[in-house]
Amino acid sequence: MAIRPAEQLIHKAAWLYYAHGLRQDQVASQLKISRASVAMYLRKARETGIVNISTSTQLFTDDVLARQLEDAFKLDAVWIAPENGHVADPSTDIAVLAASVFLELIKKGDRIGVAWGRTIYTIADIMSYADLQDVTVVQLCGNLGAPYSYRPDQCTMEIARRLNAKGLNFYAPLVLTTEELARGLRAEPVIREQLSGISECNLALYSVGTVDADSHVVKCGALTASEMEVLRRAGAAGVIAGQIIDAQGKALDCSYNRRIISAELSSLRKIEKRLVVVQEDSKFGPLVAAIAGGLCTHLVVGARMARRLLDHAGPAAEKVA
Amino acid sequence: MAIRPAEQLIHKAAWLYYAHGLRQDQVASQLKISRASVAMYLRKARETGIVNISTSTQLFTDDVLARQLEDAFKLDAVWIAPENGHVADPSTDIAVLAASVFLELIKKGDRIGVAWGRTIYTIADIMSYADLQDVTVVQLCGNLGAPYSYRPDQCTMEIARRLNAKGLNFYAPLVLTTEELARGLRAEPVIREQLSGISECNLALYSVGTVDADSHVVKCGALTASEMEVLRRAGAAGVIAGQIIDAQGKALDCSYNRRIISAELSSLRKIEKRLVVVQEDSKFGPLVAAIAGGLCTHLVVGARMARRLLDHAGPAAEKVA
DNA sequence: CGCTCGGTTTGACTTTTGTCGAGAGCCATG
DNA sequence: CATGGCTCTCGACAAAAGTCAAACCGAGCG
Repeated sequence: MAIRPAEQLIHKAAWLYYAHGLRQDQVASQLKISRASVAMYLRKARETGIVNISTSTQLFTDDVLARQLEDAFKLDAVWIAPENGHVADPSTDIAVLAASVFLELIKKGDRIGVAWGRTIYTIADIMSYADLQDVTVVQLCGNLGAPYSYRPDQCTMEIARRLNAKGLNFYAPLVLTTEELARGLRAEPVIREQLSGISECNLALYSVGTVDADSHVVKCGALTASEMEVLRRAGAAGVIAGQIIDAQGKALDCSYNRRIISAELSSLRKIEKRLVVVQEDSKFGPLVAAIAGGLCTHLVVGARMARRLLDHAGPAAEKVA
Repeated sequence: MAIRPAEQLIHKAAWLYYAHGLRQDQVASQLKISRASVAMYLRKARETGIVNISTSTQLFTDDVLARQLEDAFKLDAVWIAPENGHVADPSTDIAVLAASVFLELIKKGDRIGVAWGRTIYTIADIMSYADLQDVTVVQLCGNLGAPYSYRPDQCTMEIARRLNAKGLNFYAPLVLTTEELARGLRAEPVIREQLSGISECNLALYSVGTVDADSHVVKCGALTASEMEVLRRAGAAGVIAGQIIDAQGKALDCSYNRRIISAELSSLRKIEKRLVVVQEDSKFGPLVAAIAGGLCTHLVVGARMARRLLDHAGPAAEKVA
């Protein structure tokens, strides 16, 4: 694409149209180009984040349910996507909301940690573009040759691209065959640096994974279904950034966890804002575990899940609200 | 206006339209209302700041001139509005830019100090609405029964209204007849509190005033033209928040300055971001004084003024850039 | 030198959006 | 209980924005 003149024009067109409130034909005559070109420039401006259109997510926190959840689980903020069933795809709703919330939480100069999963990739995919300065997106865990499109590095890169931010990938596999190898790799300067940099993030985005045969880690071949079954018996309750956690949200003491290259849970907890997004109802257990482990400060869920969480918190908590 | 149901609907319509990218007719059928209503809701959503459309002001800082000014005067950021003369009203251009810059500088939870003047009021007037939470707008100086519409309290209130923020007005006149009275009033708890609260702002917005017969303080009757003339001979170089400053940007030692209720210059300097906006070419002298006094960290000016400032900084400064 | 190729620009057309006046519903009031 | 304002809503029309195929333009290449 033409480098400079086009950029200039896009900026000017966007400026006249959105800031000054001129009509497209007025912009066209001012810039001495056709209106059709103006329309095209404006689309580009929106696509590249030169103009930002954001809608307040206030509505979704105003919900009584959201407040109750914040109280019951001591969370900083909760957003609840309504599931009236009137929207074509209810899970998209959650992702759209999550994308807005995510964008709203980002500030200039932020360092953002991103995990992976279908949910995260969906968010990345529908997220609008922005032109943040000085933002860095770091990958929270090693890579996995997933059979799907949502590999960890892709999640990171796509989000970085949308934000016009710098993307820092992890050039290591998520899981290795031996504990020794994992230890050795973690000690590598490049890897060590990235791992220690994670706690310097001020915003993290992740979902949780289930610990059954349908789990992503199983589907991607990091574990076999039977290995997972064993872990589940041993107390596995969920997956966060490729790591198995127990019902208390602590890393499960198992060989698998020692063989992975991923953010330490303690590093994650040091991140100021930990945004957890959950779409599927089946992730109830894992989510509860993550919350118990203090891995979540900001939460985006559907209404059904929200009610279930509140029920789980017990009648005592409900009385408070 | 209807209180709750309408708000809800506006929010939902805005959400479906802007976040989900549905068309108006789709939104209409989803919400079971006519498309015309949807269009109306969307307008309201934009007007009330439920949706935010902002365009990056990057373009205006990218300017070489802007960089040179930043270097020459050690400013944090400079925005320069082009004055190609192709726009109907060039001074509006500066105000539109200033409004965008101002909005861009505001963060949630901020405390914002606002002075007064035609420039400030113009900005307030064209500024788009926003739905910031937890923002407080405080008036930087006492009131003045101006013959114009832009009284200090109006500037503050209008900006607060646009931001959906809390407005803190100064219930005191800007200038009193005797120094004793001014001293007494400043000692009043209400006033004292407000004055001391000013240094807690993290963003200030003001312009500078001239010190001739056309000065606002003269027009508003705070000083007579001849008194002003005397002050000018005594070294008055400009007006900031109703206060007379000399060429070094220090408060001029004069009776007038002792008779006013306004932010101390030292308090202003404590504010992290001091956004100064200058429209008129005649304000060159006052602006130079304000910059000299460290009263400006962020600057929005027209191209002509920018060049003049750079010339003033001297060839030495130009070589640096 | 003429060709193709990638891209931008344009005019003409279609779709989407904005607006306005008319009508419907709703309260408070006489 | 009718009346008069009031706001909210809708349908129809006008205006604006989006889209697309064709034209254009310049660069690189045979």
